[in-house]
Amino acid sequence: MGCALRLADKVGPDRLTTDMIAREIGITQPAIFRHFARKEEIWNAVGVRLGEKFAAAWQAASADERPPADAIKALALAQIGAIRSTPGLIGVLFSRQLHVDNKALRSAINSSQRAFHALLSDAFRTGVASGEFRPDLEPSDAAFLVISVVQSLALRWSLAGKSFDLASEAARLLDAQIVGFRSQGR
Amino acid sequence: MGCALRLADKVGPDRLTTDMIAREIGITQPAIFRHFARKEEIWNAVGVRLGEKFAAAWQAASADERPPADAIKALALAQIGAIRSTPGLIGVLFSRQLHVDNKALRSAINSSQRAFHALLSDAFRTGVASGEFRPDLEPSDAAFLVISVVQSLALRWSLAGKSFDLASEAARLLDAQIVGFRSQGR
DNA sequence: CAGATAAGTTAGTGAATACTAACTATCTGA
DNA sequence: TCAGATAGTTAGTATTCACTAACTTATCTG
Repeated sequence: MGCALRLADKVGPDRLTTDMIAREIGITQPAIFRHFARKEEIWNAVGVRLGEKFAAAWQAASADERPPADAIKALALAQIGAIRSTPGLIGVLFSRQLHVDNKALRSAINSSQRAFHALLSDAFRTGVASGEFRPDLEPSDAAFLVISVVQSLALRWSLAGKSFDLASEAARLLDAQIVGFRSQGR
Repeated sequence: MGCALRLADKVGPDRLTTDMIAREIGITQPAIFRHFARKEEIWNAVGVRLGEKFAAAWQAASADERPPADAIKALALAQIGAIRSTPGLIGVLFSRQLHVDNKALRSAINSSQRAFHALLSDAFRTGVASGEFRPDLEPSDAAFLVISVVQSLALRWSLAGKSFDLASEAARLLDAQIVGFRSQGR
């Protein structure tokens, strides 16, 4: 439900009421419950949608073959792009809905995150094997470092009222990050 | 109010009610409002407390002179230590309270974060000047990368139910991060 | 010791908000 | 044509929660 996410972006996921959603789509509030038995299920649906959207973004980013460093940057930038084009996502990522209330939503986001980590890890593994990256680099740790950049930048962007250009900032930070992974002398 | 933070850790900052706080400290709920005119002001007080606590941790970590890389790691680990010993903090950091509702809390946390970033940036600047770090390293960007590691790891730790050892995981990731900053051949 | 102040009590209010009940209109397929 | 499903309506409820009113009690102060 793009609508729920759009509203969540404004008021925060935990303050999103069924009344707001109903008003937005032009029906009365109880009509919501003709489509979702509980409010929780709206969030479940959102979780599924998000998982699909992000998976599609990664797939598009890893379509063609590239050297690992480029593939990693492309993946991270794809994630950034998906974040930017999904207002409300960041709020959901840090919401109580996700962290405490809604187990289904949590597991949806969790598995999505793990898939992303796995993709990055794989790229790092091949990069280490090919000698492009430092031999002592732990692929899993390196993947976490890249995810860290994406996550923290997205958070900072959100807190800053989305006032700076997320994509260019991400590109610069990722370059600074990835260059440190390369084997010396390359 | 350590009490508010402790409870916020359990139920989430946005669901923390004045009734819970009152029950916890053994008074009736309206008695809360003898001490704070509005609930919001409880969070303001928490913000001030947090700022002091973190500032103290950084000061302790930067007490003695060290090579920049060590100073940076010490600062980051001090931050990690402060996070670990402040249950509920992570919830607050990602709460709607902070992000939308409470301007005073937001500015308190914000200025604390900026102070941390400034400390790290300074260390990176001297490290670049001394040749310990790559000459092309942007001190501000590098500081953000370190903050990213701390932030994301803390979040992951919180989502994982605080089930792994935060300090040792942080040390390993920070090492992997910082080694990438060093000048080649060092 | 009087009076003020601080800190508590009980009782209650108004606003939100998820969700239900009961009813209605429209579409679809046998 | 008509039975049933689908999707809406209005009206209302139970609960939660920040906050207030009015009163009491203990502590401090001049």
